[in-house]
Amino acid sequence: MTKLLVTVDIVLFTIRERQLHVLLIRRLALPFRGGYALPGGFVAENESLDEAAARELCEETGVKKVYLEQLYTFGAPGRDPRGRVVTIAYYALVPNIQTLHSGTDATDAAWFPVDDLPKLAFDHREIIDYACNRIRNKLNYTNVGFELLPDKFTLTELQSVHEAISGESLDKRNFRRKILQQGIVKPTKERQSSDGRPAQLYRFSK
Amino acid sequence: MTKLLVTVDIVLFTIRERQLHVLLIRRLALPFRGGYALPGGFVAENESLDEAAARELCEETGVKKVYLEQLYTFGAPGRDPRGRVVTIAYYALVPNIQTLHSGTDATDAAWFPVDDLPKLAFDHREIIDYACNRIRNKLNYTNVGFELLPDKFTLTELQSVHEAISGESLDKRNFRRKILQQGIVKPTKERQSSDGRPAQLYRFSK
DNA sequence: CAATATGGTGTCACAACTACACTAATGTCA
DNA sequence: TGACATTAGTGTAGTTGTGACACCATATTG
Repeated sequence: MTKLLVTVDIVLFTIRERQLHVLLIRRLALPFRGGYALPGGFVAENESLDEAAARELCEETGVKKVYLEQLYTFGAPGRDPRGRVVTIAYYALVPNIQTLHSGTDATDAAWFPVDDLPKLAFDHREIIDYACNRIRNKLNYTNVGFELLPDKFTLTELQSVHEAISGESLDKRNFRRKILQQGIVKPTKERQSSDGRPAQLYRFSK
Repeated sequence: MTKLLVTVDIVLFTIRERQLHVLLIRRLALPFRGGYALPGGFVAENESLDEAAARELCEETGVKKVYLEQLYTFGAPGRDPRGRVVTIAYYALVPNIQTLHSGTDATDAAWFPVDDLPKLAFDHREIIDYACNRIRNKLNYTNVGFELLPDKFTLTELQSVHEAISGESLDKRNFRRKILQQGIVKPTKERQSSDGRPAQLYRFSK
C-alpha cells in the first residue's frame, strides 16, 4: 500500500493558421528547468481528477471552460527523475480566440505546431503523440471539431479544422454534403466577409 | 505534493453461453467484506501500470497472457471509504476455456453475465459499464472479438461473440461476407462437429 | 470594370450495406 | 433405413454512402 505521486497533464489544442497547435509552458522548477512541458501539476487530496485538470489548466494558462477529456494514464517507473509519478493525461480543445493570460505558476505559455515541437520534458512528447492520435480518431465518429471553432463559423473554417487534424485535404463538395446531411449545423442569418465572396455563418446545433 | 493511493482494477471479459460475462471476486478484507468486486490491487513502487494490472489479475484469478488494455482512470474523492484512492481501470479478454485457478489473494472468483450483476463494491459497477461501452465501440473498428475465442473457431462462434457484445442479432450471410472479405481469417483443414452439419474451423490471420 | 479571391453548387461511377430463403451435411430416433 | 431435427453454408437485388470531378457566384480592390 505504497502511496505514489499523482499528477495531471493537459494537452491543450487549438488551430492557428490552419495548423493544429499545442500549448507548452517553460518549466520554472527542476527537473528540466527552462525546458518545455505540458501544463499540469499535482492532484490535491480533495479534488476529482477532472477538477484537478481544469484547475491546473486555468492556473497555468488562464484557460477556462473548455472541452476537457481524460486521455490515458502514464506511469512507467522511470518517467520522472524525481521519483515515481503517475500522471493522468487529459486533452482539451479551445478556439483560437482565447488569450493566454498566464497565471501565477507559469511563464511563457506558447503555442507550437504539433509537427514542429521543441524538445520536451519527461515523456510529454509521447503524451502529445497519443493525444494527436486520439483526436484524429475522434474526428471520424464525433463532432469534436466544433470545440475548436468559435460559436459561429463558416463551412470552410470547419473543413480546415478537419484538414488540420487529419493532415489530409478534403474535397469541398463532399465535405459540405456530409456535414449538411448530418444536420448538425444550422445557418445563422449572418455572413462573414473575407477577401472574396462573403460566407454563410453556421452554428452547431443539437 | 501529496501522495495518493493508486490501484489497478481489471474488468475481465469472456463469453459463456452466448453472453458476455465479467469476472468478480468476493472481497476478503474490509471495506465491503464479502461483497463482490473487480480483481485488482495496489500498484507497487517499481512496476509499470500494465505490469501491475497483469500481476494482480494473475494473482487473484490465475489468468495469464491475456489481451489487456487500459480503460480509464477513476479518482473521485469519495469512491473508496478507506481514503483517497485513484484506480486505473483495465479491461481484459479471454476465451472461455481458461480455468479459474484462484491464487492466494482471492477466493470465489466467479463469472457473472454483464446484464445480471450483483451489488458491487466501490464504483465498480460504473467501471464495468464503462468497459462494456468501450468493448462495444471497439468491435466496430478493430478485430477485438478474436481475443474471446480459442485459436480455432467457427464463423458462427465468431458471429455469436459479436452478437453477445453488441446485444444485437446479425444477419448470417452479411456477417460472413464482411469477415471473409476483410481477409482476417483463414480456414484450417479441420471441421468441428456439432448437433448438425459440421462447421469449418478458421484461424485468425495477420 | 477588369482582375482577384473566396464561396457555393450537382452528377456519375463505384463500393458498402441491408434484407431476405433455401439447400447441404450430419446425427438421432422410430 | 428413412424421416426428422439441427446447424452450416450460400447469392442477389435494392439502397445508401462515398469519392472524383469543374464551373459559376459574389464580394473587394485598383
